Amino acid sequence: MSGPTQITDKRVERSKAKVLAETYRQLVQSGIAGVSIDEISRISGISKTTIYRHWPSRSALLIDACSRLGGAPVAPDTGGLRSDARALLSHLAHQLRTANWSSVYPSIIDAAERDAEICAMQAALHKAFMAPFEAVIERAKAKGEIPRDRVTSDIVALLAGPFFFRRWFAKEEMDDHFIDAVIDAAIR
Amino acid sequence: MSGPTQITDKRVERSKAKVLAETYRQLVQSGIAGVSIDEISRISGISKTTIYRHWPSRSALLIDACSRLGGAPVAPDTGGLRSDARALLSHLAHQLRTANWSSVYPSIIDAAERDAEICAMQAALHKAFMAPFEAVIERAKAKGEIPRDRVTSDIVALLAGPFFFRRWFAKEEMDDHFIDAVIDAAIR
DNA sequence: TTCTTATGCTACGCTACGGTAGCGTACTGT
DNA sequence: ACAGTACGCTACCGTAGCGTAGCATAAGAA
Repeated sequence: MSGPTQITDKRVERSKAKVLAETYRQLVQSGIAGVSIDEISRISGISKTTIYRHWPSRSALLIDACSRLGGAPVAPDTGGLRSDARALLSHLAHQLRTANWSSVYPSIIDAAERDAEICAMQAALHKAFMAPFEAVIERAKAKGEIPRDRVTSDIVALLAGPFFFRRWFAKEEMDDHFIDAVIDAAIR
Repeated sequence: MSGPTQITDKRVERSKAKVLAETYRQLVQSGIAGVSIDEISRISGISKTTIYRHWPSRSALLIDACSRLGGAPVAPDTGGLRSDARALLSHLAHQLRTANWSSVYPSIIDAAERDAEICAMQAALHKAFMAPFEAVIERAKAKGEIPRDRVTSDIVALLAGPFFFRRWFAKEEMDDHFIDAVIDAAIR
């Protein structure tokens, strides 16, 4: 639409970057509730007044920072549905174990329960996150590896659901055996 | 161990009950982070000093209140694994849509990420919650409806995971068609 | 160089919260 | 009836947080 919204002034870029970096740090360490403007200012070295010059409120900063959590999604193409799924789930399990966002996400989910803006942000985040899953499944449908009448979002839930469940609710391991069990169940 | 810890004084019982009731209300409405001792006192009519006479800290009150969230679990026994599973999942879907705890749970999950005591409480809550699932699966194994070498906790994750996923992450419907799809996948 | 603009600084105001102390009163169990 | 005790009330303390105002200064753009 509007392109890169030309920011010419280096000072603005530097300030924003520093603030976002420190916001991200606090987000990962303490969740949404633990993010404090005063502390961002203190640690990043950017004055609080400057922060409020770039974001109208704490909420706006939080939403901006959270929106940048998702990395560029990649849909594997290994030649077959099962191996694609294994790649997806193996990557998901690894992310859930190690990635920074996996400790932030529950606080986003919680906040989304009561805040419309955060809810919208979470929806966008989730969509981007699940895109590779949908891509792989659609491709398999096109190739006839899955019957067309199976609902894509059902399969996504069958594949990803058990992992989210284990990471945050059951708190159990997600090893190769589990990955195979999930694939066997979801793709029969 | 110690039995019902005999509380004779009606005043204590009344105060505690009122405080817990209001704590529960705030918990459901605003999550863990939204619970305030001042407001509990204000609305319940129980003095703040009295609250601190019964609970040493805000955390203790929160953990006490959260521990009471789970209702008495019931494992269905309809005669067959598939219909048992359908009963479990149908009940789960309904709970996730309507029960009060379903709006609180994300905040517990979030807090558990950073607080050891809340983490332990969540573990107990989760265990009680999943007990009926395990019971049904174990019974099916005993009856030979499922091969014994299938891991029980894997099946629990396959059954319940997709529902948790839909309720809080994907935010999609959980209708009868979905229930059947999950059962078909988890119990083959 | 000169003009513009972003920034830093200090000092606020306001609200909310957790937790405590002291004292008088009302209730409950015996 | 009486003694013990749970209770309410008021007034605190200290901390933390969001958000703003005014003014001087430094850095970038032309």
